[in-house]
Amino acid sequence: MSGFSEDMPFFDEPNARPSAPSGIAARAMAARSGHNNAPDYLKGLNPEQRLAVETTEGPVLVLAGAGTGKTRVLTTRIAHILATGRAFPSQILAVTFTNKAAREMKQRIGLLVGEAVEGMPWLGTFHSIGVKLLRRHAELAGLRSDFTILDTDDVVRLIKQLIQAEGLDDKRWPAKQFAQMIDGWKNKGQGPVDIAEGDARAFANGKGRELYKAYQERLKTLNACDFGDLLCHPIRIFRANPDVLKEYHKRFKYILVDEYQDTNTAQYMWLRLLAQRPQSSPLEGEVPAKRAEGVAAGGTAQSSNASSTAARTPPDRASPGHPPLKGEGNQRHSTVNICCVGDDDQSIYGWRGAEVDNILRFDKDFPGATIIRLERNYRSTAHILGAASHLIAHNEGRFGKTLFTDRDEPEDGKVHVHAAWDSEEEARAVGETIESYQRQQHNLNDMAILVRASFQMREFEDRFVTLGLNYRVIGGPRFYERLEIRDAMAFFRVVAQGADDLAFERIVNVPKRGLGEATIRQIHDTARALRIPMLEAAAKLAESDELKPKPRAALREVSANFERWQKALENTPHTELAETILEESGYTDMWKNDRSVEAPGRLENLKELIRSMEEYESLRSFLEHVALVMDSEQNAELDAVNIMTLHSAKGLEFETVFLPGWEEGLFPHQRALDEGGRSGLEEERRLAYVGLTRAKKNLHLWFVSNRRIHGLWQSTIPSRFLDELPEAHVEVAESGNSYGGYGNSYGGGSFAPGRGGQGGSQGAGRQNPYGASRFDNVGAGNEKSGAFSNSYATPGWQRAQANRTEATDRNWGSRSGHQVERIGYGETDSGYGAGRTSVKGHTIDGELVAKSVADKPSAFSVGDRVFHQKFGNGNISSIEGNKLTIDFDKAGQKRVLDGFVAAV
DNA sequence: GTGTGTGATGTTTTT
DNA sequence: CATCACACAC
Repeated sequence: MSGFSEDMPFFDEPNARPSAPSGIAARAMAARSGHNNAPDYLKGLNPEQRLAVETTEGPVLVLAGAGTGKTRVLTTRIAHILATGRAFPSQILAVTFTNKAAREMKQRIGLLVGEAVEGMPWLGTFHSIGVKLLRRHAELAGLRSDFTILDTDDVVRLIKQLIQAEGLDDKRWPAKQFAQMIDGWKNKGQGPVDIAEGDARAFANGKGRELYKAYQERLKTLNACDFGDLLCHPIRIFRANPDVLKEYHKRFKYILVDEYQDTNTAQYMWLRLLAQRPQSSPLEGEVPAKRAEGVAAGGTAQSSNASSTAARTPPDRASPGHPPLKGEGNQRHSTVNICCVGDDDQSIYGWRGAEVDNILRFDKDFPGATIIRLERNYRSTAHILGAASHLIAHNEGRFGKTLFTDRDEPEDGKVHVHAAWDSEEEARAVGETIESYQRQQHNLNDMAILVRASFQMREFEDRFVTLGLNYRVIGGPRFYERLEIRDAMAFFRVVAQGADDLAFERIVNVPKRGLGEATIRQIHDTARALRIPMLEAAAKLAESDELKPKPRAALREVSANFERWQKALENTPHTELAETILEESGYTDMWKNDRSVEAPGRLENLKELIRSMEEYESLRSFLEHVALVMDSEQNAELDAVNIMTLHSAKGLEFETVFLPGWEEGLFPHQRALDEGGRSGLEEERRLAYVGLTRAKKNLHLWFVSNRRIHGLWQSTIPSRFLDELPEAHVEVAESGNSYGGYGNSYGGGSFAPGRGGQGGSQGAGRQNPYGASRFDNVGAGNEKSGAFSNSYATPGWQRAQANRTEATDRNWGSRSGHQVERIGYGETDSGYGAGRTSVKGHTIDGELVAKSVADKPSAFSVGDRVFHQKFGNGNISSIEGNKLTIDFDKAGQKRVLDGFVAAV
């Protein structure tokens, strides 16, 4: 077994013959799995999973629903390929999106095949494999193999320089925006010559294309590339050098792709080049570009639906139709052994270039593909699955899977839907629920709050702080994005790669050495004029007398420092060198002398940085990994509630999940609707689906009737997604919301401002806040358990219904986009005098979306005495459109929308 | 260079 | 409203 790593160099030989592995493989198999015919690793797989593992030849698409054992299939499949001697470890290309996924996969393969996993140099993220390819063939892209990888921050700074150099106003043309445009282009695999004329014109007075070109040239002189290049350069290299591509065709016997629904066009092109062998596609070069056009046009839904029906595998049948190991013995390899695993229903990254279409038309791209569905869910209760499946069924462009489970435990609760008056109450109630779970011996670690937008987190954090409840926020600011880390890295980068001007510029004057803008400009100009890196230019300038004494001395010191460190690079352990650099540059001292509150933390982070360097064998390899690895570890030891966005929850699971903020405008998010139209809505729905399917046992959804958006209170209506949940699996829980003394109605009754007239004054009744206890909640819930329909009959809910009835899901097709004027609750709810906010519904591809718009002058005037349900009585002090500034007797001055107050 | 003031901005995030 | 980035003045 140990032989594997020793044999590695041999494995890595691209020319190793495919028929050779039998001996080693046999050894491997015997070593790890006993001697019977069905190896251990296949045991415990269900029939579909097993089919997905054993169908090694030809293109395979595994549609793996949430919680159906996707990773298990992927890893077992690799183990199977290795154990049966189909390929050497080094002949398998396995790509993931995140480092986390790659790590997990590696670890799990390791459990199955032992050290053979170490021989898998081509297991990694798209980007890390891209780097590897690019380092090998850098010269074909006009780079040296020691190129640096710039992160977004560097890129923006660089572009800013270019915009200024172009004589353009960098305010009118923000560098950040252009960086995003470039990113978008690269996601589509487009270089400066490929971009659409319109796109090129749209930026910088029509100079978009030139700017993009200039950017690429600048990167080349810097011997650097951005993230997008890690994909685009290899694509270009493959296209321009068939012999190179051929080498990889020979090498990669098996290709596996994780989360295929998240691939963007560039990644698709990249995969296609590698997977499509010449004989099967003579035109591969033009295929992707052509296709990219077709993709946008849509119209794939039907075709994929049709094909999916054809290829459909009933969950209870092991589909013997496809004899798995056809290719044994004959090593012709004209078929493409590519296996993509994904779930079209979990595609939630369209906004950053992912093309769901890639997965939807897999069988068009790879004719004769086997499509295997994994629908047996091992994660959630039947209620949760039922709710999720019903919701996602509202989407059109999808393969269509139905998750099922064998679990049928009667004690499993339904999915709970809760209403709250506002986000504060929402946080409070969630906190209470969490505490009650905690009393039932649930670990906080097993609970998660998944929000649509990160601003929602704060309210929960605040609440948990006052409760003294541990929580952890996942996906916050990343370690490597911190100022001090980036500074330190810049030092290291200049040492490792003297031509890294961006890094040099970042730290020439750190700590402050009196090298101001003027000096830096001069260095810059000298460097450009002589076509040398800035570091060299700085050394030259320091020796000339073109500078004033002070900057000259400073510069001399800087360049002497770097010269010394660069020399030390050869013979000093890298962690030691790193420490020396930070010491000698005065960087650590700088923070030691800083008495701001952050300083100690920053020093701590620097220590952590050095510590993490130990895992790498050299400064260079460290820098490379860090450029690609942006995720930071969280301490799992602490028992704490997890708070994160829905996006970052993908792939995770929790016993208990809370999903707050299910309101129109927030979820689905207004902007997704405005910018994405129907597909935007569908992506939001998939996000909802992801959220629901994270839960194993308990699932609580929340919506509030009032939310503060951009500083002012707005009324909200329940998310349409709530309507799309099946009643059979959902239970609307009435939460006690008597806190704060705004009314004795239950959540259901107070959905919206437009509730019964007398409720207003009564609501003001001072109910003792302490009078309410958790038991009230319980009581309320039970008492009103028949309240399911009750709740759905509340004004807010009915309004939501009414707004939607005529534009049902079926009507989407019409791209009419006509505007439907609809007067909101102001007019329809007669009971409430102040409902003057008009709600202007407008259609998005036929789907009605409620939107608050100030299109009517307020009916109030300054000085009016009014009542607000949250803040009580007050006088209007000023009016702007429908926004009122009110001096409340108790609450002080607030700005609220006029729909929220009633004349007294 | 540090500090204050102004103004724009206000989803989701990986690499 | 609240935050952050940037510009300007000391």
